[in-house]
Amino acid sequence: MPELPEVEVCRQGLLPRLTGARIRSVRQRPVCLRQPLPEGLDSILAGRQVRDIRRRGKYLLFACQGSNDLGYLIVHLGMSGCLHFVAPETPMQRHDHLELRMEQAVLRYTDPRRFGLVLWYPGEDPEQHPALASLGIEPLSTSFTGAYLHGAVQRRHTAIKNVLMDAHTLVGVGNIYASESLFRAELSPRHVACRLAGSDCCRLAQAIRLTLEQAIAAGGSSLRDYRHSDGGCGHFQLECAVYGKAGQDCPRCGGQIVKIRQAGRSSFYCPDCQRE
DNA sequence: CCGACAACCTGTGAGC
DNA sequence: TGCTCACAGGTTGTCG
Repeated sequence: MPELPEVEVCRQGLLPRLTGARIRSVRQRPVCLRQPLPEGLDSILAGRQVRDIRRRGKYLLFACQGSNDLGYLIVHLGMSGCLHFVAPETPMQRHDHLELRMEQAVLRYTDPRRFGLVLWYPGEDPEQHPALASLGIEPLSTSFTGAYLHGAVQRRHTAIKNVLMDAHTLVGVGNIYASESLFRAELSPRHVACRLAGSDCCRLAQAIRLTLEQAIAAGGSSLRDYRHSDGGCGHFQLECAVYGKAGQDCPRCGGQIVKIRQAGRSSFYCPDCQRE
């Protein structure tokens, strides 16, 4: 489901209802996501107060203050994960794996494909967690510039699309926004990364930033099962320029959008105006 | 070190 | 209607 914008929109949707909320109890199912859920989340979390929700790449970090210590519930939504509020007596559904019960709200974690991840980090700095420690730069941070991208791309002999999708280089850009950003920058997804000029990298970095910012402002883009945390299926949806548009006209030059396969994933682009 | 690929799992839509 | 197949927003491990 979610790339950076969807995760960020989810975070913003959760913040007002969760900040300051005290967790009363936790229900979890003995299910294996990418890893098994941490054992005993109820005894870990009950009584803690949600102080804040941060985001690192596609991970959500819930700061949970106990009487003596701070810890972080770390959640990754994988391909199909979703956090949403439910009415208190709603029965657990087939793919509901975790429930945080607060006085004012009940939050569910649902994930049919179970590529998601839930972790507990006991400590002040969740970025020390191995799952986060090797993540690349945040594309919306001020340090993400064309010069940075140009440096990061130097010894990458693979297609630029693959580099954009590599979370050790750059977080948050998945299959949709990689295609969309490259379209905006007028660069082919097949362009060999290390052959990009500095000016290309400046345009691309800017394109990534704008694409992600617009998607966040639009409330994320919705394919199939994406839902906002309030359960609504965004009436705001970002319209993709090329993703999923094979055979249709390029909105910039009128050429035909094609679909190719890169590293096992579909890429969409316009061969007429996206330069190899 | 780097890159390509399979694997993890369920749901959905297309085609027959 | 019902079957089979390909494919879907992510990440990790393995192999060359």
